[in-house]
Amino acid sequence: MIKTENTPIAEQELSTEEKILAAARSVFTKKGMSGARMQDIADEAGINKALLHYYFRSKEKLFDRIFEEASNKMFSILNSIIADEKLSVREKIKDLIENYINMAIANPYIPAFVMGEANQNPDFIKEYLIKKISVHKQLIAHFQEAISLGEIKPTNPVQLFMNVMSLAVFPFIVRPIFQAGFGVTDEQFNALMEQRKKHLVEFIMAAIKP
Amino acid sequence: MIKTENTPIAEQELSTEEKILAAARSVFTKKGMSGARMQDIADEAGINKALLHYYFRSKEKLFDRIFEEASNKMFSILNSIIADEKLSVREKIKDLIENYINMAIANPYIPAFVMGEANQNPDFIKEYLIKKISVHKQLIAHFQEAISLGEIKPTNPVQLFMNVMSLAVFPFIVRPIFQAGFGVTDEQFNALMEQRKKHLVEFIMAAIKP
DNA sequence: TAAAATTTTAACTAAATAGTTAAATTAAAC
DNA sequence: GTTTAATTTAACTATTTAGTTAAAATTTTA
Repeated sequence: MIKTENTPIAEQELSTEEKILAAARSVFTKKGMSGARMQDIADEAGINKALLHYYFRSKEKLFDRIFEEASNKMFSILNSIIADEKLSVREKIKDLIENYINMAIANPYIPAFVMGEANQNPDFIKEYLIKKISVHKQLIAHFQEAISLGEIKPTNPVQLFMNVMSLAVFPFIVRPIFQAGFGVTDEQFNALMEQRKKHLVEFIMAAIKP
Repeated sequence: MIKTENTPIAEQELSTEEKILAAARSVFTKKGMSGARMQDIADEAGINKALLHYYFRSKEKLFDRIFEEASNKMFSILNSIIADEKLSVREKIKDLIENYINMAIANPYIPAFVMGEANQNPDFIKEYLIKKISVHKQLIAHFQEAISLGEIKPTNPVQLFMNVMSLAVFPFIVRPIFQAGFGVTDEQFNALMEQRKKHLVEFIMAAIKP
């Protein structure tokens, strides 16, 4: 019998450390730092609070580990894409869209988690995120270059970058409101996001055509 | 001397109840329900905790008041636009963009606040938000109609609706990351958002042209 | 000015939660 | 089978935070 993602963390064949990390991932990404409870993490991992503190000294240490991991998933997506000199601007946009949507389908809570913590604790994020975002500047520079060459319509490249990110990421932030408001199931939402990859590429290509 | 928005709440000529509400607005929208402290609200209002509880019995009651107000600002924007039978689809999109961006410039913390609470407490939002969103279905229906009439390119109208919302709202959610990562001041950010109103209308119109 | 309403003071209580401890139990390794 | 490591138990402590109380001080109103 294959272990699915719905198998409770406590019952999975994982080391205790892995069970704790999986539980912490689940609780922190759903509830945030201030909303998460160490007892809830222990319960979800199927262990007790004493052992939880034996493995990870404090809530803060455990949170840091999870946030670091989540922000990497959020911001390291572009590293390989942007570095690739062979890709055209249009190919980069396509790859960005597909990679972000795939990541968010696989990790549904990460976008809202990272954005939420960044908003509730703006000073804290500076240490974590500033370095990881420098790569994105290269993408904006590439946009500028393509505009100068007449490959895409004259536009503020920062606005274009914001557009691509918005279109890919926002649905996963508004997701609970959207699903509740329109009565959409998880399966329907994921199907919409699968369809969205192609839809967005067409939408953006039409918008930037010179 | 004119009172600016930078005048501390505690020093403004407001009734005590108004001072409390202004302080609660400030603290809750920045820190969220679980991150907010009643003591911080009292401090920001320039009063003490006893008086705070004298006016609003509990944190929950005060939060409900602020969240209700914030979600109204977030979701009642479209009511007048969508009801207006005289507006074309393109005019509605333009109005939606302008109204959302204006609201978010005037209330910078509201989008991330409402989205954050919805994500951290999905059950809670159902009571609040489901009714307010029904209007949005009419807009999607209008999109569908315009597609059938060939006025705009064949598209999934739900995707188009998601696109318009994403483009207008997401920048205000990613704002702290964007400003920290790219070294953008508040003034520069607001200028970019002012420019964005026109930019987005052009971007979307190009994307949906049949 | 006297009475009434508002606000402060400061010391409380109650509850929730992070984190600790030491002994007992169980599982793994040798 | 004995030793060692991992885990549980359960009762702790310390801290934070929501919420209360009663009396005193202040401000407003009549």
